[in-house]
Amino acid sequence: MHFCIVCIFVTPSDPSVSLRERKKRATRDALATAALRMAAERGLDQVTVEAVTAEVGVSVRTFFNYFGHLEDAILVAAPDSTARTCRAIVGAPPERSTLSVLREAIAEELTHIEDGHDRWELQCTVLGNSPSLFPRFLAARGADEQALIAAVAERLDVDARTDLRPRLLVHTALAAVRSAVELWTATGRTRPLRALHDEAFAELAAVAGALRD
Amino acid sequence: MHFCIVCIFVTPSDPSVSLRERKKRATRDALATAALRMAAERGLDQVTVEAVTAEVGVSVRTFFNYFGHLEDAILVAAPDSTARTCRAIVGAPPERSTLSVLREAIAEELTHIEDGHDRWELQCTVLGNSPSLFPRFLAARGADEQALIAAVAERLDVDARTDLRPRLLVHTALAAVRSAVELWTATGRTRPLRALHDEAFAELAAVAGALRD
DNA sequence: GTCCGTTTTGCAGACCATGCATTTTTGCAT
DNA sequence: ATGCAAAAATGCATGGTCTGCAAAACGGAC
Repeated sequence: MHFCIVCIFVTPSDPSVSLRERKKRATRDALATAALRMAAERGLDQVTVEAVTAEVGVSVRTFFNYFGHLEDAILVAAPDSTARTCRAIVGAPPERSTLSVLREAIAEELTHIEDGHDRWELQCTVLGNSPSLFPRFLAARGADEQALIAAVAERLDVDARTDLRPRLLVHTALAAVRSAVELWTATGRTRPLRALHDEAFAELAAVAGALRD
Repeated sequence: MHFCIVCIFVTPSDPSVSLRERKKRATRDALATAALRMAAERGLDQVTVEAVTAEVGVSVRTFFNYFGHLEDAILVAAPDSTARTCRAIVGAPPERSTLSVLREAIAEELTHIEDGHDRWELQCTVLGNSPSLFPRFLAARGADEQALIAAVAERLDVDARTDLRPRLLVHTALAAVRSAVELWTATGRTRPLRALHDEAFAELAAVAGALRD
C-alpha cells in the first residue's frame, strides 16, 4: 500500500517512470475513459468492448489484458482518493477520536466529489441509467473499504483480522457517508453535500447515544 | 415438465395455489438449489448453466426465463427474512430506541442464520471460495436495505426521501451487523455470531459517544 | 373436447472472457 | 546503434453467457 501512494501522482512527462509504464497507464486510462464516456452517451447496453477498443485503437484482446470486464473499465475510481484518505487516517494525531478523524478525512474527499469532476459526474449518469451496474459499483467501493480498514487498524495498532473495531469504525463512518450521499442525490443535490455529511455524523452521535434503550 | 425430478419438489397437498404456480415455484427452486449445491461442491467456475439445467431436467432457455444470470440463481435469499424483520420494526413499541429495535430484530434473524441450514451455509461456502460473487451478493443485500429503510421511515412516520434518519439508522445498524458477520467468517466461525453482534453494537455506542472529538 | 393464455423449448445470433502462440515494443547493456 | 531479453499487444480458437423469436406443450375453464 505504501508504494502505491507515491506512484499515484505521476504525470506523463515524469521521467522517473519508464516509458513502458507511462504507455500502459495511458492505454488503461484511454480505455476506461472511452468506455465511461460511451456508456454515458448511448447507454451501457449499447457499448461493446469492440467499440471501445476501436475508438482507442487497440485490439479487443488488449482490453481484456487490462480489465476483466467491460464494467470494470467504466467503474474505475479516481485512484488517489482512497490512498489520500488512508494517509490522513494514519497520519492524524493519535489522541483524536478515530471516528472524527474518519469524518474529516472523508469530508475532505467529498469536496473533491462535489467539485464534480468529469469522471464522478459521468459515473453518476451511467449508474442512474443502468442499475445493473450497481453490483460491481458496490464491489469497487468494497475494495476501498478494505483499504480504509487496514489504515484504521494501523492507526489503532491492532490486527484487523481479529479485532472488531477497525471494521466497525469504517463501516459506521461509511454508513453516515452513504446516508448523506444517498439523500444528496435523492433530493436533486440541492443541499450542499458537506452539510448533509456533518448532519449525518451529528445524528449518528445522537442516535448511538440512545442505544442503551 | 416431463421429468419426475422436478415433480418431486411439488407439494401436491396445497390446493390454494394452482398447479401451474406450484410447478413454476418448484422449477425455480430446483434450479436455484441445484446451482447453489453444484457451486458449493465443485466451485463457481466449474458450474455451467447447461449442467444445472441438465440436472434439473429443463432446457437452458428455461433457466434464463427464471434468472438473468447464473449468479442470481445461486444468490437467491430466503424471501421471508427481510419481510419478517420489517414487520418487527414496524410493530415494535414506539418508545424504544429505533437502533435497539433494529439490533434485536436483526439478531433474531442471525439466529436463523447461525442455525445455518442448507442455503445460508452453502452460500457462505461459495462466497468464500469465489469472491467474484460478492458484487451481486452485496447488490442483493442492497435491495433488503431499501425495504428496511422504508420500514424505519414508517415507524418514525417520516418521509424516507427527505429525512436523513431512516437511512442513517439502517446503514448504521447494518454497519454493526456487517462488522460482526465479517469477523465471524474471518475467524472461522469460532465465536458465536450473536456474541459478536452484541459486541459490535456495544462498541458502536462507545465509539459514537466519543464522536465529539 | 375445445379454446385461450402461459410456459417451455429449440435455434440463431451477438457478445463476453480466457488460453495460447506469435509478433511488436521497450529497457538496457554493450 | 545494435542486439538481446523481458514485457506488452495481438490474432485466433474456444467455450460460455444471454437475448429474441416462433413453434410446441401445457394448464385451466367453459
